[in-house]
Parts: sequence; structure tokens; C-alpha cells
Amino acid sequence: MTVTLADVAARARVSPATVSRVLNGNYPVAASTRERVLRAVDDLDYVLNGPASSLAAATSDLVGILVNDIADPFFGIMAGAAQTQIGGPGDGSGRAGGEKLAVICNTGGSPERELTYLTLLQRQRAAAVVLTGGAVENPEHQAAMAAKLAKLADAGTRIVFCGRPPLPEGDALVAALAFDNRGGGRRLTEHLISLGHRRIGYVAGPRERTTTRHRLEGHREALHAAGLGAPAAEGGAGGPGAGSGDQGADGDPLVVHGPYDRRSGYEATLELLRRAPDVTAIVAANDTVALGACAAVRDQGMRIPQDISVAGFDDLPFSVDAVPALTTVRLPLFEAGARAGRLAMGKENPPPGGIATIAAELMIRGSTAAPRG
Amino acid sequence: MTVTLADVAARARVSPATVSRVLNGNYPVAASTRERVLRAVDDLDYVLNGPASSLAAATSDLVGILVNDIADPFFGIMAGAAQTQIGGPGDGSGRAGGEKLAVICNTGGSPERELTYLTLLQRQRAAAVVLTGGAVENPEHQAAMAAKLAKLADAGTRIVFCGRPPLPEGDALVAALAFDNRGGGRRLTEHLISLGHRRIGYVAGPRERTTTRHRLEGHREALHAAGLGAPAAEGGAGGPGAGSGDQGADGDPLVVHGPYDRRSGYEATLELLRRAPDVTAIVAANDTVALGACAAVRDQGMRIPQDISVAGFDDLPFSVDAVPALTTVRLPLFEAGARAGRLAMGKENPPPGGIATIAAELMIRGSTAAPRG
DNA sequence: CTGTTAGCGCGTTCAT
DNA sequence: ATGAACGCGCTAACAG
Repeated sequence: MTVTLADVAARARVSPATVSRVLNGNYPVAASTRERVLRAVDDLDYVLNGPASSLAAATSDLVGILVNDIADPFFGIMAGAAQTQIGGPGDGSGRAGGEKLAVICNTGGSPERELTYLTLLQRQRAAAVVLTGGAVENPEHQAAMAAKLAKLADAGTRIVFCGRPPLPEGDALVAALAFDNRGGGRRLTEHLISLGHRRIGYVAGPRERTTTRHRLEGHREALHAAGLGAPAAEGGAGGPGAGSGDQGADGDPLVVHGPYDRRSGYEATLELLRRAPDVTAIVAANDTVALGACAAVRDQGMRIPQDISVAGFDDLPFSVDAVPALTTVRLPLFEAGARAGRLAMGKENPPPGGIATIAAELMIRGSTAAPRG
Repeated sequence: MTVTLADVAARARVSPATVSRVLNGNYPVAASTRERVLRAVDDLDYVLNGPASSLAAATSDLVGILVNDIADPFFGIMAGAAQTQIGGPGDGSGRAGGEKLAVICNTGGSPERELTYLTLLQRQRAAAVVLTGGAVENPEHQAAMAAKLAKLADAGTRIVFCGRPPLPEGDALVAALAFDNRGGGRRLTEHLISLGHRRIGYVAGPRERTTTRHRLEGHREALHAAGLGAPAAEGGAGGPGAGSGDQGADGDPLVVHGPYDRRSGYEATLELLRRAPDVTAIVAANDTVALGACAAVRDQGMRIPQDISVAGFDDLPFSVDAVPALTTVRLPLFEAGARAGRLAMGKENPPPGGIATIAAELMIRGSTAAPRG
């Protein structure tokens, strides 16, 4: 029923080996022979058997892209960009030549699923794996990840980090693109301080996430530099079991943690406003959270930016259309994703030292202004 | 270097076949034996060789999810939801048991890439394929798709449509979940008409897309029912080669086509306002386009909804946070995606007749109001 | 319940 | 430049 390489060979009156060679194109084959083989392929509608091919060659054409939440454009943009570099433009025939199969795996931010996907990709003998977005900072999980990635690298899988710092165990097959979250966070808060804000609320992302920590650290750097430091560091006092919605277990009353979504921004902002009615600005962990913060501020009868300034992070496409337009920090998500894709394909050399830091650009718009009075 | 099934068998003092049986769990194995085997697997850090397994079993654990634009939350939400039903929750060990590998493939809306991805999935002997979002209505491409899908189905791949009507060739392995785009579009425009609007601009999606056509048809149905019909149907007069940004080649001056993005909404709205300064409402093909439309309206110095009403479609998460909140049509994207995932896994029976229509719900919010005077 | 025996379809030596 | 033979690692009969 299903047509195999041998069938093609028979029709083209050559040996199976020859067909294999023209298909993989890595061997010298006479032009006339190639012609006959290709015609036979088309005539028979032959499609290579991927598993058989991968088994024999001990490598597959699968490239995995891991994301925390594919419903979030932050990841969608990066993943889509990476795929453009990996999937190949196609030759229009739908025949599928040498392109790789770039596949996006949605971990939902769960460490278990992250590991499971890596195992699944390892099982498929993936050619490369791209890990996007913030990493979970649990030591146990980090160790498990490092071990798993080491095994993948051992098996020849290329590893690329995109938007997250690499794990300690820097391998040769590993390249990393890290966003300057700390610097971006710092400049954003500096901007608010320069406008005259002194009491600034911060809606942070989930705990134990590199992205969350770095952005928050940048915020605190700016605060401290201006002599506005909080009483103490968080100290991680919330402890295990303090899940999402954990708001108030902190040393710093002006910081509230929550997931990276709109609802969290809304609720955390209400909490912040309750705790500290004198805040004149609110910085959100990202733009989606900022949108929720804006809604909360308005529902409290306050205007943006006259009564309260609000700022986000990422500069997602919708942010410029918010009313007022959102002040935020732009991350070149598409460019970074595309570069990660190229690194995964080996089309581009890894940055010196294996790690490149991607600059973040402050975008000042209408949602931030000087505080009243 | 790499540990195989035979190694595990040796260590557990059983035959390779037995190891295979406990790993696949589809055969009776004595509990004590299973125990020994599993321990050997853990001791050796064994990971199944996917290609070899797929080759022998003539089927793989790959499930493909095709989307038009993964950077668009419309697709991100559906795809993520589908993956939750397919990837399995993981057993926390990262060992990866019987779960499938759900992978998202981003076609970018290109027919060629769509076909290429299908070929790639066919090559991998995918267990199932989920096609999401609107289909391209080019007859040639439809024929190619039908042929390709028939071949996939022949090879045992389950086919699921999610958010698009099924192709004519209804196969037994095919299930379809279609959104009621036409009904939603109709009710949205009816709402506008009931508010008193008579001149309504429409920013449509790209031509030759089922989604675009159905939403627009719903709009026109409402118009005609109210005696507000346009002079003539579009007639497809734009013809081939009329790419994106095609604005004005229509029979109906109140309809402008463009891609499903913010910029298109912005520019199309300016064009609409130029052509017909007397419009009192603008309906956009989706929420993202509506955001661009809002920006254009405001940049022209007009207020929403006092001067002009604006409405979208999809009810994406950010729409409720627009200012004013966007009137739109809600599509249960997550639920539909999850159901598609279940259908792909064979966990759920296909709807009677193979096709289910998913209702669309009108969400009336602040961006629409009665026209002035 | 478990072991033995054959391939699955292709890539890759070796020859020629 | 091409063909012949072998084996990749696993599953699926078939015995027992």
C-alpha cells in the first residue's frame, strides 16, 4: 500500500542506494540519473519514511521550541520567528525537501512538563532544542534540567537558550541569547523617578522565575540608587507552598507577585492600592499584567497618567494601542527568535563566549507622567 | 555509548520483548518482572528510541497542530488548549510514558507552507493532524489539500478541523469543529443596526479565507435584512494578484480588505473614513484589527463611541481592557482547542455527521453606542 | 506470562 | 558514479 524507496528505485531502474543519494543530495549523482529518480518520486507520490530515515541516520530533522505559554504573544512572536528560520520557505511543490520540522512545545510554565518535553524530544533524537523565556529557579529542577540537557547535547542535539540565561554547565553545543531584563527594569524605574515618583508599586511575575527576578532587581537597583530603597530584600520568606495570588508575604509591601496574566495585574493592583494608597506609579512585570493594572486603576476611579502612572514590559503589539499608550520596555522578540532559529540550524555562529545579551529599549509613551502636586 | 532496549533487557535478565511490553504497557506482564525492568530503565537512564519504535510499529506519537499565525493569540489559545489534551500531564518523573508529542506548526498563512508541513507530518507518520483557523479558498490549493489529507487519512492519521469548515471529501477519520462566524457576524451588525447605525464600514480580513468570507456574509445578511444592502456583491473582481493592502477594488465602497493585523486595521479605517466620512460605525474582521481601527479613529480626532462605534471579533483577552472596552463576538477558543485535542487523541467521539458548529456569543461593551443626532 | 524470530525502510559502508 | 549487503533499535507475530 505504502510506496517505499525500493519502489522508486525499481521504477527509475536504479538501486535503492542511488535514490537515497539523490534525495539527500549529499552525494555525486549523474544529472540524468537524478532526473529519472525525481520523476519516479513524483509519479509514485513517494514520501520519505521519517522514522526509518532517522533510525538509519541516527538523527532526525525535528527541532523543538519550548515555550511557557503559547497563548501569550511574547512567546508566540519568538516561536514564530524561530520557525521561519527552521521550517524553510518550502519549494512550493509541497514535496518537502531538506527542511527541518520546527515544532513548538507548550510547557504551561510547569517544570514537569518542561522535562517531559525534553525527554520526548530526546526520544525523537531531535536535531536541536530552543528554550525560550524565563527559567524556573528551583535548584532541584535546575539540576534535573542541566542533566537532561547534558544528555541531549551528548547525543548531538544542539541547545539554544532564547530570552533566558544559560545553565551553569556551559557546553560547546550550547548558545544563549539573554534579554537585558535587569537593565530594562532599571531604566524603566529610573524614568519614573526622574518624573518625580517616589512611591512606586511593583506587580511582579511568579516567584522563582529568572525573568521575574531580573526585572525586579533592575527596579530595585534604580530605587536604591535614588535613595528610595525598600526596608529589606524579599528574602524568599514566602516559602514553598505560597502559590499564585501570594500577595503580602513579602518584606516589601510595594511588591506583589502573581502569574503573568491580566487578572493577576488587576488583583495585584487593587491589593497594592489598598496597602499603599499613596503610590503614584505602578510598574507591571509585563504588558499583559499592565493592562490588568490599568483596568484596576480605572475601576478605582483614577485616571492614567494624571492620578497614577502605569508601565509595562515587552512592548507587545497591543501596547501602543492602549489608551493612553503604554510606557514599556521593548524587547526585540522577533529578531531574537529568528536568531535563535538560525543558531539552532547551525546557520549562524554562536556569540563569543556562547552568550549574547540582547538590549532592551525604553519606550516612553502616554501612560507615565509626573505625579500630581 | 547510547543505551538500548537490549541493554535494559540484559540488566533486568529478561528478553527485549518483555521490556518493550512493560514500556508500552499494552501487554500483560508480571508485576515483579515489570518492577525489575523499570528499575533497570531508571538505573540505565534509558530513553526509548522514537524513530526505531515508530518504524517497527508503523506509527508515531507525533500530533501536528497547524496554525496560520502563532503570534496571534487567537491561534495561541487554541493550540495551547489542544496541547493540554495531547501532551498528557506528565508523571512528574520526566520519564515520559505513553504521551504523545503535540507540536505546533506555524504556516504563516501560506498555502505552500501548509502543504509542506503536512508532507513533513506525513513523513513522520503523525498520529493525528489538527488544522486550525480559516482555510484558503483557492480551488487549486483546496484540491491539493484534499489530496494530501486523503493520503494522510489513508495512512491512519486522524484529521481534525478546528475553527474551519471541513473539505468536501468527508472522510471517516475526519472530525470538524466549525465556528459560527456567519451567525456571529450577523448578530454583531444587527446590534449596530438596532442602535440606529445606517452607514457601517467593514474592515475585512484577507480575501480567499473562509473566516473572512463567512464573517462578511453575516454582516451583509444583517444589512440586507434591514434593507441596507450594498449595491452589489463583491464578485471577486479584485482578481488574482490583488494582494494585501488591496483597498478599493471592491464593488462595495464600505468594505476594505487587509491582513489580520493591527496595521491593516489602522490603514483600512483611514481609507474608509476618506471614502465615506459619514460612516457612524466600523466593524473589524477581528479584535486585533479593531484595535488598529480604534487608533485610526482617535488619530482623526474622533471619539469612540460618541463619534464612531467600533466592534471586533473573537473576544481576545485584551479586548475587555481596551478603552472603551470592545464590543465583539466571543468564540470559545480554549474549549474548542481542547475538544479538538481530544478528538485528535480519539478520547472523544466525533460529533454526529462529523461536524459540529460552535456558537458565537455577542459581547456588547462600551465601544458601540447609538450614533449622534 | 515470557522468549525467539523476523522484519519495518532506510543510510551507509564496501566494492565495482 | 552506481550497486550489494548489512544493521540501526524496536515491535509483532508465533511459539512455548
